[in-house]
Amino acid sequence: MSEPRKLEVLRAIVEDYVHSREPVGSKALVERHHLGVSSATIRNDMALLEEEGLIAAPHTSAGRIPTDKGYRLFVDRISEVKPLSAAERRAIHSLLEGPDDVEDILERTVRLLSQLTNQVAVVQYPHLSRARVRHIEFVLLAPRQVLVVLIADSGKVEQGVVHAATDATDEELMALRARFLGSIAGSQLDLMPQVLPSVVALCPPTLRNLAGALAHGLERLAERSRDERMVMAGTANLARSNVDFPLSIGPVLEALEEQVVMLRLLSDMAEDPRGVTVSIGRENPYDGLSEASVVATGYGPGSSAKIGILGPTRMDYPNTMAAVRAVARYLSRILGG
Amino acid sequence: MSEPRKLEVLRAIVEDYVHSREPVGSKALVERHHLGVSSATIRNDMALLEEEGLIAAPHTSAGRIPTDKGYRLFVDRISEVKPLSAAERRAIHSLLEGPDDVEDILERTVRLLSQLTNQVAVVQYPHLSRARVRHIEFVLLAPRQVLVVLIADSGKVEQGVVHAATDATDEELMALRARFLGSIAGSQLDLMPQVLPSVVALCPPTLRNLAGALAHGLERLAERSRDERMVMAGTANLARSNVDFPLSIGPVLEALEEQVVMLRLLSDMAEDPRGVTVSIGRENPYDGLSEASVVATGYGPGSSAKIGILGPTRMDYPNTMAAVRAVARYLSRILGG
DNA sequence: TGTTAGCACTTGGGCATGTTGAGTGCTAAT
DNA sequence: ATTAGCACTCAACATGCCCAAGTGCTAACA
Repeated sequence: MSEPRKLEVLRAIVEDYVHSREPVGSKALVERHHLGVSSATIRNDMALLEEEGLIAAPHTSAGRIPTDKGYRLFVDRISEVKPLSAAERRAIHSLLEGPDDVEDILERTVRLLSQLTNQVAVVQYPHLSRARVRHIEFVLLAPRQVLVVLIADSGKVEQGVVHAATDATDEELMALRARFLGSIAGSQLDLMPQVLPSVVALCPPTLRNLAGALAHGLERLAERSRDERMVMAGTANLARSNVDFPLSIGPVLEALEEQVVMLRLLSDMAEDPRGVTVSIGRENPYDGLSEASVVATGYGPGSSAKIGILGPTRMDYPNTMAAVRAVARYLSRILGG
Repeated sequence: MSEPRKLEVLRAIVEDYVHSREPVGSKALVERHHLGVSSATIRNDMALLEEEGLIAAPHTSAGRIPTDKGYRLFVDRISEVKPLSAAERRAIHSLLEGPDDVEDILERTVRLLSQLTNQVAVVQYPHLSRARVRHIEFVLLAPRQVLVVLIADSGKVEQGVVHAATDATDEELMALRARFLGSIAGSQLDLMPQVLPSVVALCPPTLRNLAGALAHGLERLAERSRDERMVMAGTANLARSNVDFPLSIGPVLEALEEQVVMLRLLSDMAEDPRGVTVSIGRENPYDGLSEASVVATGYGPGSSAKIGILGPTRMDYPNTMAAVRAVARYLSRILGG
């Protein structure tokens, strides 16, 4: 038996199954794809593929379905990332034009990606650990409530409320703001924990308490901006593409709502030399996603932040991978410039 | 025939159907609810209720199901908003404790409400038109890119990027910031369009251009914070509560993603004297929600912003309404104080 | 007049049974 | 190594049957 043909058969099965949603049998296979052999031969090949765990039959007398392992092989060795259609390229161009602030861009991007792939799209906020402090602002909301705002030179703004143990005045806050700003302006966000304590220590005793609270607030903000967040779009696609029930969407919606889960998932995906990483079905660390695949890639400086999509294992990998890669590139270009 | 009993029958039908998900028949009804009459009598009443369009039979020989109109009557005249259970009260207390900034609070609130009701919860950002300018900040991101930050005394922080026609320097920005701040600090957000032009007019000609761009950015931010946004949680409940398919969740997810739709929906809901407003099935202006109900109420100053839930028409209205009302009250209290 | 008992009637759901067709695995021939 | 042929399996579909739940109606009743 010929090894290359076996792979060809696998590819055919995957491709057919992906857009028919039905188990594909030997006969249908020889008809649609002009492999130069008879269905009996295909049957033999399929038996082997099944032995290797690449495909499986839902029941005795049905066609075969690719297994997770089968998709994996398909993605790794068979499929070629297709170039995007002209229409798709145009869509990317026009939709990502007119950049605004980071949030806007990410929101549009993720919407675009979800439309392009008909899946749920997810994008992680860019990492900002290397960003530097640009400004800070203390705003008195109530006598013991202070709004702390941290502006990074990356354009990211973080805010949070700090509760003081004693009443604070505007003047005190002004003074403290000047002190803090003098010491930390321009320093990296992830160095804050090292720098802040010394500032507090130098404060006059009467202010020490308040300063401590504020410093703590600033640390939290710095951490939060290093700490990750995400935007998503296209959840309705989950319901659409699964008119039947191959993917029970409940657990997937849960995973998406538990942003922490998704963020870990994205972060943990190793960078793939081919540009996009794919995690298929049970390969996913999260149980609820055992029938789903994630296609993701990095973007931006150092490809540190991730963008990707989430969909049923039965998806059009080549096109999806192409879309993810293309969108990530455009995004990198826009943010980078 | 007795009018009050007819209503009692409707109530019984609604209550039974809501938690059994199955059409309820005359016999089952007399068994579970000790109405003092026989099933035959109930049958007569049911025939009348059906004539009035309050209930309907899915097929000849099945029990009856409440119609939208039936739910409406139930909500308006029959049901009493049940008090929350002690456990629920405790949950509200503990989860909404430790207030942070507005975003945090809203996020926790909406999560809480979705858990309490097992539905999708939605909350609109509070209206801030009456808020005043506390601080502004211009940050140079690139020679022609300026990050504009607007901090309101309500604790809301808005940010956006402005593109300048010519290169700007830090010094220029500092100067402009001082000018702007001098004129608009303390003035209401919705007065910005009136105030800003005069500031620009007073700028030296060399800065006029840049000032114009910044003023425009500030206006946009002020508008955006008046302009509405929302947070939601619990989309996974859609899949859960509809294990079968009474509610096709696709269109609902779409509606939720089109935030504009949801926001209009919420805004358009008239304030109800009883505290919560309910919009049932086809009463909803949006087609995708023809099998869903919205239970919402206002919160915060003037009850101007809305909070509510979205679920299948077949939902436990009394409890849901109670939860929405209770959460809205707590939220008002927290934000108000 | 409102209530009730009784009864004929309708109908979806469950079940057993039969049939069909797609698909497989195996064997023997090429 | 490939192929034709064939026996076999099994989900999906159809058919027929019965049952239970539920209805509407009528006639008797308080």
